[in-house]
Amino acid sequence: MPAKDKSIRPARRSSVTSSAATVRDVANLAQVSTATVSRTLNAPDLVRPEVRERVSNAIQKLGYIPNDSARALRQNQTRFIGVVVPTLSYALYADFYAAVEEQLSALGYFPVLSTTDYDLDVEAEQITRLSRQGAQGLILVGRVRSSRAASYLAATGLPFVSTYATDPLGRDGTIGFDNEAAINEVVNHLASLGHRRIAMLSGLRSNLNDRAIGRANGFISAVRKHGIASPDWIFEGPYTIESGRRALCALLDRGIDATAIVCGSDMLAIGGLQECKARGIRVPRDLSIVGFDDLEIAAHIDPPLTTVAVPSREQGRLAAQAIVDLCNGRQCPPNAVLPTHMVVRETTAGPGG
Amino acid sequence: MPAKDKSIRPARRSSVTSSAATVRDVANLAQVSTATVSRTLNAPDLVRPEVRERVSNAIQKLGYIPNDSARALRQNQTRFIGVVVPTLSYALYADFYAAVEEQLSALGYFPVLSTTDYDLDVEAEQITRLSRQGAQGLILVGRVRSSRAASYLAATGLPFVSTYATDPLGRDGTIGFDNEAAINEVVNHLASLGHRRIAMLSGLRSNLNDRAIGRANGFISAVRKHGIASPDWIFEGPYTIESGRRALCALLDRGIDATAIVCGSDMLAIGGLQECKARGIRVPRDLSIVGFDDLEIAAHIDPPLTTVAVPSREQGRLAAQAIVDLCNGRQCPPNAVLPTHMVVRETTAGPGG
DNA sequence: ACACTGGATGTAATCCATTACATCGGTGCT
DNA sequence: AGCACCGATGTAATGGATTACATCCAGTGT
Repeated sequence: MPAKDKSIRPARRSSVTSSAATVRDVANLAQVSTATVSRTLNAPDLVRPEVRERVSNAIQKLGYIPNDSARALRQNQTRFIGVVVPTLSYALYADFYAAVEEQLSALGYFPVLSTTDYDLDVEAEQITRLSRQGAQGLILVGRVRSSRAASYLAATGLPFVSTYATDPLGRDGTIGFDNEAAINEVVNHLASLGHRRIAMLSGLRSNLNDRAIGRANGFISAVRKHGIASPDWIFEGPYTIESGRRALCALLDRGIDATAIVCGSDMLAIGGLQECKARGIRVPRDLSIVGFDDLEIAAHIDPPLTTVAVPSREQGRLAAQAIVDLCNGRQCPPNAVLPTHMVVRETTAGPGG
Repeated sequence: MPAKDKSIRPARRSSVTSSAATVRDVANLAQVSTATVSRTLNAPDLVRPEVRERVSNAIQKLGYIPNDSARALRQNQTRFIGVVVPTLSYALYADFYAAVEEQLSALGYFPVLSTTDYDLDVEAEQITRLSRQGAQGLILVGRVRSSRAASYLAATGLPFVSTYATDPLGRDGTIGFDNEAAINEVVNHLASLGHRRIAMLSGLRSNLNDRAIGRANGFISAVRKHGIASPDWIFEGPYTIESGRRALCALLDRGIDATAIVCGSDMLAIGGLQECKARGIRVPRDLSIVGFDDLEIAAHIDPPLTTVAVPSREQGRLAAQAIVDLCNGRQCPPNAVLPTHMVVRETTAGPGG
C-alpha cells in the first residue's frame, strides 16, 4: 500500500488552508469524480438521486461556491452584458438601467454598468474594458461614438445595441424613439396654440450628444416648416436645473421676447421655470414652457410641467431582450422605433394666457 | 524535417477560425514565448525594448485582447467590488454610486452594481451572486441584513463595508452618519422655533430598512426628550412624492393638527408640500416641513425645502477606499461617522408664521 | 448464452494567462 | 581560468470547472 495519493492531496487544500473549496474537495468528500459534481450542479438528471444527494450534502458541508471565472474560461461565456450610459444622476437613465437589469436577469444574464459622463472617449475606454472582461454584448446610449469605439466594435464583432436613437438605415441594432419627430410634435402643438416666437433650451451639442443634436435639429426643422421665429434661438447647457436658469437668463439678456420655450430636458425646463418665477414672469400666461423626458418630478412641480414622455423603461426591456437574442445568434438586427407622446399639463397655453 | 509542430498548431486557431487571439497566437507571431508576451503586458521592464516592440506589433496586428477570466482564475483576483444599493431611482443612491465608481476606478478596481428594491432577501441573493462571480469585496447599504446574508458573509469571510449607518460597537467596517442624531437636530431646531406639535412622515420600517428605522427612532426620542406632541404621529410610506401626498392626507384625516412635519426623505416632503398646496395649507405659515437628504431638487422647488444634507458622495468615496484597503489586507476595520447638517431654506418658520 | 444498448460514472483534455523555475550567454571578480 | 551572478527568455505547472470520450454494468433481445 504505497499511498492513497488521490485522497491525500486534495485534503491539504480543503482542511489545512481555509481557502475556498473546489469541485475536487466536494468530489472527494462525496466519493465521486469531479465530473459528477459538475453534473449534479448543471444537469442533475444525469445523476442518480442517491448520488446527487451525497454531492449536495458535501457541497453544503464545505460551503462550496463554484468559481465563475473558471466556468467562464472553459465555457467561453460570462452571461454578462455591459451597459454604458452617460450618467445615473439623470433619473431617466437610472430608470432605463433598472428596466435593463430586470429584463436581463429574467433572461439569466446580468448587467455590468459603467458611466461616461457624456464623454465619448470615456465611452470608448469603457467599451474596451467591458469587452476584455468578457462582456458578451453591450447596450449603449446613442448612435454616435468615437472612431476608436466604432472601429473596435467593428473589429471585434462584439454584439451591441444602441438606444435613445433611431437608425434610418437599420443596419445595426437600434432600439429607440425619434427625437426629431418628438420635438416636431411639440412645436406643432405650440404653433397650433398660436405661438409664433419660440425658442429652445438645448442640451450640449458640442460633445456630439446625438440626443441633444436630434432634438435641436427637430426644433430647427419644425420652426422652418412653420415659417416662424428664428432657428438660432437655441441656448445650450448641461441637463441640470442650474443650467436651465442660466440658459433662460442668457435668452432674456439677448432680448429675445419668445412666447414659448421648448426644452431638451425636464431639468432645463424646471430651471427655466425657476428663473421665470424669480423674475415675475408668469407661466404659462407670459411664457409657455415644454420639457422633455417626463421625469417623475415633472408632474409634481408648480405648475405641473407639460413635457414629452419617452419610453425609457420599455426601451430598456427591449434592448435587453435584443442583446440577448443577438448573443444567442438570432440574426435579426433588432430595430424598433417606439412612440413618444406629449403630456400636456399646465405650463402651456396660448400666447398671452 | 518532420514538422514544425509548434508553429503549425496555433496557426489553426489564429487564422482559420476567427475566434479571439490568445497569448499563444501573439507569441508565435512575435517569435517569442507566451511568458514574454505576458511580461510585455504586465512587467515591461523585464523585456528588452526591441522584443517588446515586436510583441506590441503582434498584439496590434492580431487585435489581441487578454481574457480576464483566465487572468482572474490564475491570479485569483478579479479587481471588482460588488456594490449593492436599494435602488437607483432615488437620486441619493445614484450619486453615492457615482462617487464609488470614481474612487474605485482611481484605485484600479471597478464596481459591479446590483439593486435590491429594499428587499433584504434580494440583497442576500445578490451578495451570493456577486461573491460567486468573484467579487473581492462588497459595499452594502445599511447594517441590517437577512440572516442568510449575515451568515454567508461570516462563513465566507468576504470583506465588506456597510454605509448609511453607524456601528456603535465598531466591529465591522461601517462608513456612515448618525440618522438618529440628524433627526434629533431637526426636532431641536423646530422646537427652538416654538413648535410643540410635530409629526413625522417616515419611510417604511416594516422591511427592516434601518435608515428609516433610525430616523423614526430619532424622532421618537427627540419628541420624548422635549416632552412634546405624540411619538406615535408617524406615517409611513415609500420614498416617493405620491406616497408623501398620501401620508399627509392620512395625517390630516386622523385629525392631527401638527404645526410641523419632519420627513424621512425629501421625496416624502415634496409630496407633503404638494398636498398642502392642493388643500390651501400655506407652508411655512400654517405648517413647517423638513425633508431629509438634500436632493438637488430640494433647493429648486417652491418654496425651497429645508432639509438635512447627508454626505452621500463622501461616503461613497470613503467606502471605496475602505473596501480596497480591506482587500489588500490592511486590518483597520474602517469606521467613520460623517457629519450631517441642516440646510434651512424656506419651508420652516415658527408656528403661525 | 452472447452481443448489444443505454444509463451512470470516471478519466483526462481543455479553456487562457500567469509565474516558478530552468536555461543560457555574458560580465566581472579573484 | 574559474566561479558567481545577472539579465533575458523559455518551459511547463498551475488555477477550477466543464465535457468529450472511455468504461463499466445491468438489462434486453434472440
